[in-house]
Amino acid sequence: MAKRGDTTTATIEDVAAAAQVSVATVSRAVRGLPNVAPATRTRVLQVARELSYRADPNASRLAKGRSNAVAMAVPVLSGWYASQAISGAEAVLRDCGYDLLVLGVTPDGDSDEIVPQLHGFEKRADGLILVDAEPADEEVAELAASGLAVVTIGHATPHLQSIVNDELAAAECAVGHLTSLGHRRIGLIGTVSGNRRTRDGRRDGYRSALAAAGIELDPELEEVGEYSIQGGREAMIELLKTEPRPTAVFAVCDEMAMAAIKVCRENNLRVPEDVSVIGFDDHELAEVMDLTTIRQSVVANGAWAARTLMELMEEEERAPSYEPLVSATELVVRGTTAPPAG
Amino acid sequence: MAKRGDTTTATIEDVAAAAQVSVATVSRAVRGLPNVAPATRTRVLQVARELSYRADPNASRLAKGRSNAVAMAVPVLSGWYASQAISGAEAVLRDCGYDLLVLGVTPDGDSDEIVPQLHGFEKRADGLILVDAEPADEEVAELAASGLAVVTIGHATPHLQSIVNDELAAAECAVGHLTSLGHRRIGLIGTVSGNRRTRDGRRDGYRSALAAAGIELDPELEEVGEYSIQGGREAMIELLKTEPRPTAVFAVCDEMAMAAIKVCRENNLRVPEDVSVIGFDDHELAEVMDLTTIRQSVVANGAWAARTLMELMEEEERAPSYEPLVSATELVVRGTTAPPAG
DNA sequence: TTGTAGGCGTTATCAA
DNA sequence: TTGATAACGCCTACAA
Repeated sequence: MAKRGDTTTATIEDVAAAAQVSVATVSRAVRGLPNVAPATRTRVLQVARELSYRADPNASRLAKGRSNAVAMAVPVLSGWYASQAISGAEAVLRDCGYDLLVLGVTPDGDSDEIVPQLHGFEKRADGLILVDAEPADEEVAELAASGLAVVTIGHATPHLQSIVNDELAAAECAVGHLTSLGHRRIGLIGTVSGNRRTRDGRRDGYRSALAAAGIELDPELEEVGEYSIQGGREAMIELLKTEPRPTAVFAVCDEMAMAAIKVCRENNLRVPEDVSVIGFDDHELAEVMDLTTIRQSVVANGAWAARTLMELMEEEERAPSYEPLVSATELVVRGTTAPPAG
Repeated sequence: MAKRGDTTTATIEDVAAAAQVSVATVSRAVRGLPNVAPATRTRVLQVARELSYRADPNASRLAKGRSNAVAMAVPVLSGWYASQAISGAEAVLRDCGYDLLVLGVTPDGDSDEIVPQLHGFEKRADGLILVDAEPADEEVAELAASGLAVVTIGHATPHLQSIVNDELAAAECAVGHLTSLGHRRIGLIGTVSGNRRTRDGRRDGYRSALAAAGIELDPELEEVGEYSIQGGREAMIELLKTEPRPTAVFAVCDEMAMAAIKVCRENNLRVPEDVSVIGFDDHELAEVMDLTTIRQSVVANGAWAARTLMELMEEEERAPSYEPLVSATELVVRGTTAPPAG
């Protein structure tokens, strides 16, 4: 029968009493602030260790008005993207003594407003990492007014510091790879439907790469689909109904690409002999499936977001607007792309 | 030039003043406590809404000594397992108004002690979810003494409430599937090396399934390997060196299984004609790769962990020890297993 | 039903 | 270099 709170943890007063100094001195000593005599400091530190004293974070937060925590708002927590971003951010935050709060946000319906779900977070965290969110201007303003430092990853957001890919160039690179192999009939898997606020860089890149190769756009070859395996599967099934069927497809994420490959095989189409497939992400299983893809390092981006956020939180003032940082992407050619047959 | 903290958020006193009641009444009203006149309550709530008042969580935590947050300690944040567990737990915690703190813990070296890295967390969270950790008895005691409610997922831990698979039965099922297909030479990918504290249920199940089929154990067929794609790759390469090579392999996680399939193909071995492969997890890409596997729902387990933890946090006393909860696993037969050739 | 006031553990401002 | 002491914002006996 173990009661709760068996152990009473030492408070700053206990330490002060034991070290025969005032609480103010203890506070200064343990936090490494200046203006405390070396002898005093060692004594206090010694006592603090003996009592295994640690400042109560809540009291501390209340007193200084900062929480030393950052929140990360993610639309889909169970996916690859989220796990990479979290992993990258967590490592640097932990290193710097910040707590990481993870929060699933569900863009509800068309409005996909996420900020309302963030209410009250300006007290729980000093900073916020928005993953793959597209807040409207009013939402950004609200966020800024809340005093939270905000960084976005995955989508450039005006007035917010962001890290993004050059989606356009990356997609051009992917589709350019296909056209340079000689493909002329190329499907796109995963373009987003109309009601999003931001541009769809990957689709734009797809289009411009086709244009650059002198290929006319066929709207039938652009399949909407959510970023998931199921989404990829459905999109590919639709694509195979077109006449003539595409000899290559560009999927906007690796999961979708893998699903597309599966659909091809189910239809007795060989990859890459009958259909070339290129993805986007460089998911660790892409190598296993020998999938040609565009590599992006979401872990690195998550880490960058955390670092940038911390800088932002240090600053007293904020610049009104920022240019998004563009992270590198890279074409990784593997076995799922080849020249078209015949 | 936007200054920090442009907006001063309303405090309980502001609400009290505006509603012409005392702070105590406001506190009761907004928290839905009894003993407040209906009229008063509506008025207070009204004012609170107008001022968009939210109790400062830090002040609140300090005052009542609870943080309404739970921490989740995870060894590898970037992996599939972590993302599933986080996703499951987060949803129920958010639903109940708890914050989720995510913490990467690195079992350092042989000792793999994680508790030291948890110091100070009894102040930040009321509860802790330990993912795939095997704390020593002293660590468990320390944890209990800290007053934290603790739940483990993935490994049964004495004195702690845990949710686990019946690893033995699940592995027996997997390997039994192979033996019933007629395989006699079956490799194991991913057994753990000797210095772990707990038993290796999947290896034990492998062995007992072999015994049940009257197959003698060949130590060469048990390949140590870390739970990763690279680990699976290396293990499979070793396995293919044995004479005669196995006609089937059981990989302890899907990523390893997928890597194994890749290695087979690189060696011109067909799956399942030449080598059958069965995994463990039912990763969403398992279906895409048509991988036979043992399904477990880590999302569900994460959710269970969160719910159980909350119950534990409500209780005033704790029972001294618990039986682990066994979650269901299920054989999912797909295309990577078949009777041996010849 | 409502209000008063002390306490939660730190931090920060002034004096000393 | 140190030490009182007032915030910080909320909760909760206890009183009214």
